[in-house]
Amino acid sequence: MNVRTLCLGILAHEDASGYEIKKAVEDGMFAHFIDASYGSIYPALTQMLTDGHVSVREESHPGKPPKKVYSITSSGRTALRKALHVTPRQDKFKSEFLFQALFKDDLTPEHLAEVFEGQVEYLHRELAQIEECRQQAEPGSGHMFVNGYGQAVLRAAIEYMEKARGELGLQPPGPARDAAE
Amino acid sequence: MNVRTLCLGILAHEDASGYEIKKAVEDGMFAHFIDASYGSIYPALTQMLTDGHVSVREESHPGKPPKKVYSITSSGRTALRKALHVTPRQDKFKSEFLFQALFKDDLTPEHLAEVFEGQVEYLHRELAQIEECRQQAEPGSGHMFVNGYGQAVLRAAIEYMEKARGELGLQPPGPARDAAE
DNA sequence: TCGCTATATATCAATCCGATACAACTGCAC
DNA sequence: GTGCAGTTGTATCGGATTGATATATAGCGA
Repeated sequence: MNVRTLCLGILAHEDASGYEIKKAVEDGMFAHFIDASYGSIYPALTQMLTDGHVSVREESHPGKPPKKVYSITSSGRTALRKALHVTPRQDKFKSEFLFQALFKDDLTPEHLAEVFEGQVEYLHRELAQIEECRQQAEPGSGHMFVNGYGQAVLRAAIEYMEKARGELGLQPPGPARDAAE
Repeated sequence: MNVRTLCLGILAHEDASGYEIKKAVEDGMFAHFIDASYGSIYPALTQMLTDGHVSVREESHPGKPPKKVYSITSSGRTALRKALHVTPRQDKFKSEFLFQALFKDDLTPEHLAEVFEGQVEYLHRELAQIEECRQQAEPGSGHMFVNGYGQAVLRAAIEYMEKARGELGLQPPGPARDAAE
């Protein structure tokens, strides 16, 4: 699945600019399981404009830079439906934290503690974000299902991390983090 | 973190050929949280040979193609240690299944059922593989911690899928899959 | 003997990331 | 009243990476 299909999927939900698409995969309703950079979003939109899968209009809101708002066309909806009816690829999960954790005995204790607590904080941030997104998902929708999936996985990860902290010889961080003294 | 660092990490564990490195990230002890293709592994090894981070020897086992077995050098270990002492990037999770699930109401019921059961099978396969890997991990090692993390997350995903099946209007598949008749 | 799988190295176009540049505006501290 | 950090927004580019493919040897079943 390429970035063009991803953009079509977001535009099928609502009109958006390139910037808003980026935000949707970063923070919004489409976050946590897909990703795309500006370097792929903008060319994808340009190409799909040529292909007739999307249309543009320029909007100027006072006090903000003008933006190009893209809409999906009926041709785009057809292309999306077609792209959705294939066998999905395997999930792909990449974690530099887990890679570093493999070598925990080679890391300085300070670095290990830092990345460990950083991961815990990151997981909590993600979970908070996903819980927030849940409120704007309609009951019984695909968004609701995907949101629940993300929550289940993140909660399990947090639970495991909390349980593993002691086994790794780490202290739960105090509010003023003075364990080193 | 680039593919060079990834290769160094695997070679720090044991000597390997390019093919074996690929297998390690696909099926072996390094699977489930990192990935790399031949198209990045072979160039990485060649470059690190130039840089002096690895050395090669050619091994010919009868009945098999000859292979180039790479070993990490002390220079390579230094480079690895340095690369490990940085703030890890955020985890990255990509799931085409979840993307398709967003549009579940636009999918044919057959396709939805197929991708759903495909995902359940995939998760079970992954879990079985990870449980198998656990046996060759030493107690208290980084591998053990990472293995447990993977298990926790996969079990949560499976549990969620089983629970959600009914809510999506899907039947649990029989052993001979004759629901369509 | 044909096809399939496994082992093994290698390349390459297409794709995508990450960083950066640019621009216009807001708000805030000083 | 001005510096400046932050937000919204479009866009590009070098370099890293993927996914597919080519090549070769060998075992194994039909």
